[in-house]
Amino acid sequence: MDASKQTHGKESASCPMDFILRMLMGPWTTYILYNLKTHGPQRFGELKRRVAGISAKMLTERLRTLEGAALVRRDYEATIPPKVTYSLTQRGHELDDVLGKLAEIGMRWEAEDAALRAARAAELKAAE
Amino acid sequence: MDASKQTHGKESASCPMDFILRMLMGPWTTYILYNLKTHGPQRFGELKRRVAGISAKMLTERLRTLEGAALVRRDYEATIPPKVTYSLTQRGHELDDVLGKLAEIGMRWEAEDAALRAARAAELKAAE
DNA sequence: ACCAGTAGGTACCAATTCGTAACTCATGGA
DNA sequence: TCCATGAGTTACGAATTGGTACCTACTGGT
Repeated sequence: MDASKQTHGKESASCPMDFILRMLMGPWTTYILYNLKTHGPQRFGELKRRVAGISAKMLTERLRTLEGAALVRRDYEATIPPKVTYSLTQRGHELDDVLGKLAEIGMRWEAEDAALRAARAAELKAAE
Repeated sequence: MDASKQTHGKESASCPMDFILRMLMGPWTTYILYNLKTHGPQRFGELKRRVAGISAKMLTERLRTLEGAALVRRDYEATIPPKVTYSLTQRGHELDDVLGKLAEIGMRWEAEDAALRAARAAELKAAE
């Protein structure tokens, strides 16, 4: 998703959440941000290895988008071979809290659902 | 996006944020949640009128997904014509804080960007 | 001479997505 | 009798997406 078409085709312009969510929502995006947050600044290859399964194409595209949104900084060192290091910007870090909270809620729900499933399974076994 | 394929094709399973983000990220989703939050429980047609531009198909699909994730409750009254009312569940309301924070950050960034653009424009004018 | 690694870019290709338009069922109104 | 309403469903089709494979340039290792 290219940051230039947040308004899904038609009107309904400018829900400010929309911009952020469309940024976070892209595939792999949260993994990338999470990795940059927990493992610090990283080079392209490192990141690619850590976000298992992502293709170079996707990783580049996501990083460019994040850079365009000023969530990630790209430091290019023109050595041979070149080193490109990516890190979170201040803006990127502003999402830490929210992402943390989302992760917390997500984990809580997951646990609740698991407990519910376990309870239902036990109920079934008792009924039989 | 149908809630059954969060793991984008391959491994990289289980970032708990992922589930939530994939839920929120769907097109229109935040508009729907926002409307249900601010205008209270609503019927299908009402919601459709308010989320301007959405098609019936999309609205149904999003609502079904949200219902499946237990974020929205669907109350069907089999009158003629039928009345179907949608409302946020407790889980749906658990997102209020986070969405509020996202909206706040989004608006702040928007304002900052606008200020920056204004500053740059002024600079250009001064330089000429 | 050949291969590997770095940080990508490009072309192609299949699958998915989302919109549009038409259809449903049952009733009440002009 | 024909139309509109409410809450969808279905079929079709064009556009987007994301993966794969292959290309770059440069150098260090064997």
